Amino acid sequence: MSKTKEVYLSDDVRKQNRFRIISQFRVHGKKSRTEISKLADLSAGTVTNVSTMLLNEGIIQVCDQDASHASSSSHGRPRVQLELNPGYKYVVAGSLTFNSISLSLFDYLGEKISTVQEKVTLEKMDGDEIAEFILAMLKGFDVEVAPSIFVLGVQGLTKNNGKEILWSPILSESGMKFAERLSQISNAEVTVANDSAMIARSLSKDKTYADGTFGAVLMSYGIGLGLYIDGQPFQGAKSSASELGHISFKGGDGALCRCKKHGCVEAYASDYAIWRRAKGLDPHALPERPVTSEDIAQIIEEAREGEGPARQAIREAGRAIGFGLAIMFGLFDAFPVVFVGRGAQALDLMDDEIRQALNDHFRFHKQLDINFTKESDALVHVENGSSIVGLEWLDQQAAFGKT
Amino acid sequence: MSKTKEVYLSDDVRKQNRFRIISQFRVHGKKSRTEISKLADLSAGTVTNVSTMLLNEGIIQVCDQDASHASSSSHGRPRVQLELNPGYKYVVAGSLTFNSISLSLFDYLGEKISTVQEKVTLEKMDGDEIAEFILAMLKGFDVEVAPSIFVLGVQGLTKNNGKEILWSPILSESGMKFAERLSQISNAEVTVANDSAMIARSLSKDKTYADGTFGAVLMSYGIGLGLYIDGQPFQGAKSSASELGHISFKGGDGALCRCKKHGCVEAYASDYAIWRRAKGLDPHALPERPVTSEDIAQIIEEAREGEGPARQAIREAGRAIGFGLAIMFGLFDAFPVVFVGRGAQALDLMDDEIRQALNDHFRFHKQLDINFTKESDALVHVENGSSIVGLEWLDQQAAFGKT
DNA sequence: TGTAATTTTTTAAGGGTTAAATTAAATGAG
DNA sequence: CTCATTTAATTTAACCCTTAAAAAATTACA
Repeated sequence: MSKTKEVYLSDDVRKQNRFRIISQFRVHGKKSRTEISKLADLSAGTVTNVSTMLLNEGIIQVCDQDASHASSSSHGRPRVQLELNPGYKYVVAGSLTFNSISLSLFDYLGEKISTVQEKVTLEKMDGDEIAEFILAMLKGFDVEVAPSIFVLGVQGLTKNNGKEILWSPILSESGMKFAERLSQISNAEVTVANDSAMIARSLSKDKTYADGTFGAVLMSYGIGLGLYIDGQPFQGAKSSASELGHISFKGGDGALCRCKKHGCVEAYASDYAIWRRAKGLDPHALPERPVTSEDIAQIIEEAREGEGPARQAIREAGRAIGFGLAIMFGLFDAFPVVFVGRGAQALDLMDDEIRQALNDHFRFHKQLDINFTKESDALVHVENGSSIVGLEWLDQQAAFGKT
Repeated sequence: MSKTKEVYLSDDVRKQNRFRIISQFRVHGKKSRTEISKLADLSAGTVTNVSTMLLNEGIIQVCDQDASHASSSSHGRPRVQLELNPGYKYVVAGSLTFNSISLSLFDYLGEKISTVQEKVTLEKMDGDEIAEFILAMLKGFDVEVAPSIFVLGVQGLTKNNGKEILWSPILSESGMKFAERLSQISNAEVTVANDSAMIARSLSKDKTYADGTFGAVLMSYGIGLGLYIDGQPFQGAKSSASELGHISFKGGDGALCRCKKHGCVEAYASDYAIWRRAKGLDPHALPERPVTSEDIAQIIEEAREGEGPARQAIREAGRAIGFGLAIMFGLFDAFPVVFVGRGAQALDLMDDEIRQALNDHFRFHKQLDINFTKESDALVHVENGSSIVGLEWLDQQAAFGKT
């Protein structure tokens, strides 16, 4: 279409096959040329040729042949196991929340090498400051490497191309531009992605959901939904995730949301909303101080002790979540849901309200299968998902080259 | 992945280039080899080779060179204009509504050749009967040809693969299986698609929307939404279109919808809903007799005369539509909307309510740009869109062959 | 009739793939 | 210890497709 000359040529075929072969290593780990030949459905000769190139380029390496005899049980020339070269390139996968940045370094094999975390309020920083802060954090890693790509999970709407944040509650207007700046000063690719979408991506590698269709609801400072449909991440039109948190639960006169609208699901189900209600604060204002993990843990504890404002707040959160899911289930079919994050700890207390809200919308039950992931440390999932995205990008670069 | 041997070989390159070339003819119509060479960015030699194959296979043909001198103004060997062979294969594009079937025959150039329409109540027929009825209707065409593909627009949820109807208000459970049967007895491909999605596809070829992002809201016996995002049809997870009509507008105790749920947008905005309310009938029951175009025309006329039940019914429809759009605008960004179908005739009467409902959800205005298409004959758009789908399929078959 | 201008076809070179043949490396029997 | 056997990896030869360049075809015009 554009000026770039698209070549449907042997060159493309080679690139495709490079990608096929790299992908097999990505999925299966250590494999011999012969095995790759079968897995990738390519001739042995092609695998030899491509492998030689990949070895020369440092993309793959020959494994230590320690237990090589064990694997090939029978006669004949033993297979030479090859694998992705862990040091080929590095990914920094991170999570940006309203009051902290966490970064982890992953090697090309997808192993986490090091982690750093800093408390910082992003809303007060502009794009340049955030970019420089992130770059400085790299010094905290155990090893000193230049990552090829940053993949950063943030709350809010991000463009599908991973290059733009359309809206985020944790960033100021000027802060949203940090990606481009970070890319310049780090000389690396920088991608931003919705945090819930990254959680879903992480969970999709889990055996439990591997075949599947499921949603990951992140209940923390905001409410997010990452969707997987038939094993594929579901991409909204523009945004990377479906904005469950900003579906309108109550009309325009409902509780105030961080997004400045009123009545959003988030204004009833996020941790600040739960805290606000449990403490009897004005629903038309945002809490003056940040709500901490401890605050939420305390509310949940109170709620478990019996009826009262804490329990009521969590009930209301359940109704909001249930309403939001009902809307989603109306647009899609019903899907199993994994709850992640601080608020998810109270799932048992919300379960009835969620189901009741669904029933209010669907006179006839839809099949529901709500799973609960105790993993409150959503951060690990965000980073895992982000690392997966980063590795996919590296694989494509390795196969198809720049541009 | 599967058993089928995927060949990343010269064979594929040739197929890709066949498709490139066919696509250029599809878009640009009559063109010489030289022109195609430039348009498709392929060498003259390749175009010659592929053209020779396509000519032999009857996919393209040499044009009458009547005005050939006119086109090539200067010296030299004149260009030989080629074009898609209209008689290569045929598409039957159709629309199935609750009380009629309409079919149109399109040639490979996309020209409509003939149309037939029959009154029939599909809900009372099983799959075999519907399939045989459709096949029999082909005899009504001016010419006798065996179509290679049927593309049929229906209300309801269809699978993205076009092979299954998940739910449709106009068909009985057994009737939903007609596609497979029709495919057998006609020996042709059969695809089912959501009617609103087909309307959007048809409109997407319109200059006004060609660049774009827009939604087509079909207001007739049901309420459908076909979405185009950045020039691409937006596919929901499973269904071909976003089910605007079955978003829950009122809780579980609202008006009865054909889908057996209560409170759906459709239960307030479809023609049977408007009629029901205008006539003061029980909102918890479906009207006993089908609502006709004349009924709706009459209600609209009454509504225009001033306040009263008719006007109120249309107002309520506007609120329901506005609510549904608000939900959609929350998940996507706001998009311009084209209203099509019988109900769309009353758009001016609903305009205020639609905008009011949107404002109730969005305290801060989102940019709205609602267009109104007077084209009440949604049927033509459904068929146009369907023919486009059919031609795309034929092109792919022609380029890549069976399987 | 001959020459120039353009389009289309043919040809030769270059790349990638595969199947088959060859080489490499290890096992184990005699 | 030698050598046949077995399996892995590499090399070879044939094939297909593309492109650039050369050749052929076809028409206009002098």
